[in-house]
Amino acid sequence: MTERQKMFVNFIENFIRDNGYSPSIREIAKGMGLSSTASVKNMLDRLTENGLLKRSGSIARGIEGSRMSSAVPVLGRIKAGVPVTSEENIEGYIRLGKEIYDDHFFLRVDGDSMKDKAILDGDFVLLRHTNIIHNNKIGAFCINGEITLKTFLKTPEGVFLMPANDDFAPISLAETDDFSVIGVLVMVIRALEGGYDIEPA
Amino acid sequence: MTERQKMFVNFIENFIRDNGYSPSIREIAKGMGLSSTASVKNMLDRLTENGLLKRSGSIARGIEGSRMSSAVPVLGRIKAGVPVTSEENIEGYIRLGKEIYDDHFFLRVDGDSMKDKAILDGDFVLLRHTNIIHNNKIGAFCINGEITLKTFLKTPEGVFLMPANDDFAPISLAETDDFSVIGVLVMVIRALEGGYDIEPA
DNA sequence: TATATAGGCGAACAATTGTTCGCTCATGAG
DNA sequence: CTCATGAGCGAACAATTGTTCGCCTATATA
Repeated sequence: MTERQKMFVNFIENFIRDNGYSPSIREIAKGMGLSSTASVKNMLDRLTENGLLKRSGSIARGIEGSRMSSAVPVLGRIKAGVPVTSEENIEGYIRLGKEIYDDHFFLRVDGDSMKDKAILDGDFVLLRHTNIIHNNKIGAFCINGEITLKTFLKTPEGVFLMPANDDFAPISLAETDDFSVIGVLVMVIRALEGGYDIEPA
Repeated sequence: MTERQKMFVNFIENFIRDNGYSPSIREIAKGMGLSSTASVKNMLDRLTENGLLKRSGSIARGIEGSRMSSAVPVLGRIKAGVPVTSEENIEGYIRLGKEIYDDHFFLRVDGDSMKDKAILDGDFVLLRHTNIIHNNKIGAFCINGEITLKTFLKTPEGVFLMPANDDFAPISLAETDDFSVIGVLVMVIRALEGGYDIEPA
């Protein structure tokens, strides 16, 4: 798949996401800065042959996209330095209905530190990317370059990141710590049997 | 919304679900057993005016459906006698990506009997409708007309439905009990903050 | 130097799709 | 009875959309 082909697929998927139906050949031409519909058809044919796109014969606006839902990124090991949601950190995608938007992402839970809040090792947590978190809410935090899922607790004694497991100690936030809120917990998803698979990035 | 209008919307949504793009006016006519495209246009205009359907102007196959994802039913109080997934039991729908199919449904967890398996009161559990369940798997069962989510345990001493909470006792299955497997647990979803809402049936 | 491959142009053409315009029929409210 | 409304028919028409054909330009590779 060449760069140009990626751009085509991207354009088409975005169009479908934004409009709810696929673009016509002329709309693709316009969107990609082409002046001939034939160029677009050529491209679509090649993409279809390689299985990168599905079309339903000669039907108007019959491109199916890979799927009619939005792909929410699953972040893996977060690298210190690079913005959290940048491509380097993306491990894969999970597709959900349209109503999940761009500022959401998944994190796969690593470890049992939140097990008393019924969040287990291997669960997917859906987070909304934000800097604001309210007291006592669960969220993902970056502390000194490491990502952790904890309850945010603010007291007169200071700010703590609370685990939900007696085997773990609360993390007390010091002034010198490099700390940031990554997102608040929106949803917990546990796939037991052939549930959501991650699709490669 | 008249019965006829419901049928139209249904047809269109199913078409979109099955094909990934919306039907043309002539396809709707064929599907609804009409011979004039004008009849369909009339209907669409009325549906659009009432906000029951969204169209993007005069664009080919530009019906947006309510959303490009499949609606998985959420079952409420199950009535003894009627088939479990019949309309009478459906409390609402949750929309997920396309890859969830017709034999899946949600049940909203009522009570804490599975809390040690990290399934809490209010969680949504996605189940696959089946009669076969393996030993030690979690599933939904109908016992004497009541629905319950438990671990299925088969031993030489008999069949038990095991809770995951010390406050609850295992249910021992007697020959005289009216028992059936409703489905196996596929996924657990917990919406914390503006997650999936149920949309009315 | 040939040659394959990706990408592109423009114009004519065919097929699909949406729109419009009368006209009909049945039903329930006033 | 009259009138509004939901539902439908057919045919002509306009607009959109997909297809085809020949030809062009790079670039990389054998």
